[in-house]
Amino acid sequence: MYRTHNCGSLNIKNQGEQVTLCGWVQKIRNKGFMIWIDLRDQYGITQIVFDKERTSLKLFEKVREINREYVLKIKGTVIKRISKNSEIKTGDIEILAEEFEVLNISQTPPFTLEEKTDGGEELRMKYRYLDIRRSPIKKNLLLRSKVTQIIREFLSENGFIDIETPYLIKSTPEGARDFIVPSRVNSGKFYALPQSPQTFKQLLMIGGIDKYYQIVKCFRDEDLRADRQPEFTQIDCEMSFVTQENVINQFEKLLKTLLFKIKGIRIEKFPRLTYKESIEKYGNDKPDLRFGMELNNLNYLLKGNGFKIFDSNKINLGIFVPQGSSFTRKEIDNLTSWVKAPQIGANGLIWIKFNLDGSIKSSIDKFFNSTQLIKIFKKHNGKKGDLLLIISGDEHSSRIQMSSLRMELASRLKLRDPNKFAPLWITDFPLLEEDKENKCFNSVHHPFTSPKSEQINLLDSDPTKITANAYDLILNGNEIGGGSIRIHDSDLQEKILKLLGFSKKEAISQFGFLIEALKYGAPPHGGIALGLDRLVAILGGQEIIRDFIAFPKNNSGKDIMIDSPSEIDKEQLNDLNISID
RNA sequence: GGUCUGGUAGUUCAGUUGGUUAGAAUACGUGCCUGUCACGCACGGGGUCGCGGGUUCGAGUCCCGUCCAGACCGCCA
Repeated sequence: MYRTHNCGSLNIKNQGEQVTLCGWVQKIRNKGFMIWIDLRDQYGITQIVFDKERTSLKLFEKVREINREYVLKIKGTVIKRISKNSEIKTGDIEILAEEFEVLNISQTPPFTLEEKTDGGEELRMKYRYLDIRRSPIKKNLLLRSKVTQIIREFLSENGFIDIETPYLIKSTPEGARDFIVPSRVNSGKFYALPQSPQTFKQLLMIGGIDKYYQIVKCFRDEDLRADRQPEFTQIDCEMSFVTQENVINQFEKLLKTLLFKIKGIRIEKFPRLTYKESIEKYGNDKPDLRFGMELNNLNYLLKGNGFKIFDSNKINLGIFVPQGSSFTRKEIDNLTSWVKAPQIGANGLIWIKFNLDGSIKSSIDKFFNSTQLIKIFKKHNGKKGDLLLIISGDEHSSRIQMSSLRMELASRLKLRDPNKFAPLWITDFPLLEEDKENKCFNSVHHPFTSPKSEQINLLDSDPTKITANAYDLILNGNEIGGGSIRIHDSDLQEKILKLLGFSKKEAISQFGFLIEALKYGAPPHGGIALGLDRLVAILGGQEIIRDFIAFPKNNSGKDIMIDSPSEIDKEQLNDLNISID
């Protein structure tokens, strides 16, 4: 047996016991007369002590050979510390070493393996196995394990069956780009890795499975972001004989359970907004409800006063920034250039300060007197000390710009509190949006989403007016899940595919298996998929998902540790009958 | 495909208007240190200033190209 205890388990109750510990040398503090080693494993850190009086000279000399990250097996006695360390759970005791063995030596690591490392992101990715030794990354992986365990327990208790679906499937032109896998046996043909197990889980429902779930890798060959990886994990679920309300209630319960078991937070009922309400109030379909600053259409107060910008633009949107009147001119100028940057693209930013002394100062003082301006604050419950920021322009882009500004302000004002959790549902998404380029429509959710039954007649007259039985689950301004009630009628599915621009032939070749399956008594069904990486990151108080994945890809989709993707040799290419120019 | 920011010691960074031998902290090595836990003190080694080209008497610094990294836009049914 290697060890009797781990490095996080000993305390004052073990005083006097002889123990053997194994672990990595985190730090050596050599004081001449005394040497301390912080020995680390997954469970914690225990201090080992060697001293000239109590330790044999031979052993004391041998310690000098040890360096950082050496792997040791140490035998000794648990003793009470003279100077305690309240920061760690083993801080009341230490091990007086009697003998030790070097199980393995280590090169000096390229960055410090402590809570706060000196290593940059790129270096940490190259030596990810060292980074995982650090407690922040280790904690994230433990959190992820705990989250999936709770989810499995919950779904299992609620009758969901875990079923695996294939990874080698068929490429479809819809949606994200596929990762392609060439088939050697079927020369010139290709598999695709699934963007989601969508059609398979529907086929399981047709197969008579009542409730399915799978914690499953999905693959999308698109550009990356801080919250987007080319391979990511979904909690994929589907249920038969359910309404939208059934699915929402079931998964609201799941998130409530998670928030309670992980964070100790109880949330009564998640708010709901329709897609339209969300766009109007927040400018996007994934609002962060941890703070206010809603968008206000101020047309009714601003138009008709002879100020050209307000009069000529379609919409004048304002947000009230609490305590914003303390912003300096420089800070406001900075915000103005921020919204004017090409990626936001606003024409400008109009500001009105309602100072604490009741006075008004604004960038439009020449055109509006203070009585008019105070009236705007009064009408919208604005208080002394608030700042009103206005973006003027066309309706669509102004709302998007304002939503970016709202989030930027919240970040600057530190209103995006990582210890707060604000979930909500967005419902009533449009089913289709117009694709002017290809003279057809695109699915807002996906092609298998059902329209509201009372609106089916609009399919022939005005398809973009149709609302879908689709819903998104939002947490702290991030989309962490989305789902819908699916189409279970074969004719309706064919009709939708036609609207999406598929010819009859294309529809059959791409989705013929589904259209046919729907003809054999498909039950009404629906489901949801939650993004595990994002969910865990948010529960961990962050929005960058990389540190919640053991071995993530970098910004360009590369794994710099194993150097992938990489070239393959000619023989392999020949086998696959592939040539590269 | 695009925008922005960055690339200088093992690491994290500073480096003024283009001007002497490119610095700090930390890590590493050696020695000292009677309770350390971000230990302390002294000394020491350590540089292709991402790469290529250009301007100049002279480039880490200016210009052009290129590569890499990060954030974002497009994209992500």
